[in-house]
Amino acid sequence: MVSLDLSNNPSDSDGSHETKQKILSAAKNEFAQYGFEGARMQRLANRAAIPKPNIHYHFKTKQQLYLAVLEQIIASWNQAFNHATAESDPAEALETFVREKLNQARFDPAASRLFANEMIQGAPNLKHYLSTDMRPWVLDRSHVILAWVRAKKIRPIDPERLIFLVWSATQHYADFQVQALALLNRAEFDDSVAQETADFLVDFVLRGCGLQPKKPCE
Amino acid sequence: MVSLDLSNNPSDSDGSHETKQKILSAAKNEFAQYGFEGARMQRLANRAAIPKPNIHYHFKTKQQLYLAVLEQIIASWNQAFNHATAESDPAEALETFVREKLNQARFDPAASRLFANEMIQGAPNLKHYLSTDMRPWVLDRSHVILAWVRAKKIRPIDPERLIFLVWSATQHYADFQVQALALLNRAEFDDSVAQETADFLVDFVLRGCGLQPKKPCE
DNA sequence: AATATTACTGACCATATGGTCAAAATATTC
DNA sequence: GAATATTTTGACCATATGGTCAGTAATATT
Repeated sequence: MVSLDLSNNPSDSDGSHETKQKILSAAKNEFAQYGFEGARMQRLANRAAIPKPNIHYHFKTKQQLYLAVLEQIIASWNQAFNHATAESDPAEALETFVREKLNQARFDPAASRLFANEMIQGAPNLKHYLSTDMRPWVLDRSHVILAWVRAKKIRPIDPERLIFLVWSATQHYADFQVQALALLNRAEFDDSVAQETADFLVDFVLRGCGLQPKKPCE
Repeated sequence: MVSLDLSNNPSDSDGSHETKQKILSAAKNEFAQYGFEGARMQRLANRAAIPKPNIHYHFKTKQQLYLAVLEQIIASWNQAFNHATAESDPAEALETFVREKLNQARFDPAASRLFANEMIQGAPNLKHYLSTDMRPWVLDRSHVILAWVRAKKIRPIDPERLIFLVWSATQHYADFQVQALALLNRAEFDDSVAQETADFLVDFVLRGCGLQPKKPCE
């Protein structure tokens, strides 16, 4: 999902590549808001500000476009927690994880919503990915957390449930953004909302893991 | 917006009422899975095992049916936390809240998913409800939590964020059920999964609030 | 039993939908 | 700059969609 232009390919430096990116971006938003079945190719074309047939030139079918978007999203998925090891400081690693996930929710809510839609539908396109890619990732990350437990760095805790909790609590602010803003009586997910939310979640998660919250030093 | 059967109307005791319920139930599932735009009246009719025009006899339009389902869902929403007062034991009240929300997620996942879909779309039909009904509820419940804080029954905590966290962490097991089950390598959301999840969440939430977890007494 | 009311349904309609295609525009190569 | 390959688009198509309606079946009322 990194938007760095990974195409040093000369043939991709022309307008075609730009168009493709416009389509993918519009598609992400359209699918995120309406789900696969609810998405409309015409509305998607309007979002991208191009004629509908142009979409079908770059992506044969709605399904194929959807899969392309999914792929793009999943690539950048839980990188923030990838570097934590048994030797890491749990508090630090967990804080980074929480803050990074919340940043994703804030700055790319469409990605989170699209993924949520796919899950709500029963993951018709990601069943395989869940067991083939995501489960190993979770198992691996769980081992790190369990290592922390064995080293008595954190209290005994179910590592998978901990990961789910961080996911849900952070993604909530993307998927349920209207609700959260309405109930907090805020107009937008701005810096102050983000910071308050992040601080709350970090604090809450660390406490939940039996870690002392950071105390202000001065 | 209350879903208690407001029809002591005798004419509703016949087969018509049954049909209406079949439609509402099928609609809840259809809308939950596909969202409003993705839902198909024909597929919905198949779910209810009745001819499509029969739906339109009871509900004039798709929109109207959708609203009827929404209404039914919202009525039974956060009752579990309604009875907590400033005098309640926070640990007890929070535990009840978490367990009840998780039960809803488990036994009526469609309701949770439908609501999630509506929020993801930007709450086009519930904007008003959010500010008119839900916000007052949250404010009221927040006052209770803040009273606990003032009475030093729990640590100082942002009450709204706490409520959001309970919502997201519990609803996750409805909305992302396929994901959770796949990653936990479980076939279904059975008693054991439910109990482990509930125990984890209760423990985590209580710790997050600075409360001592229950220790086994024997 | 006759009538009125309610509940249901097969056949149908206007429109929207995903997708196609041939032609036009644009870029690339020789 | 002619020839070729790539990209774009207006017009179009088969089908699916939400919804209607006239008529039938079932139920309640008289």
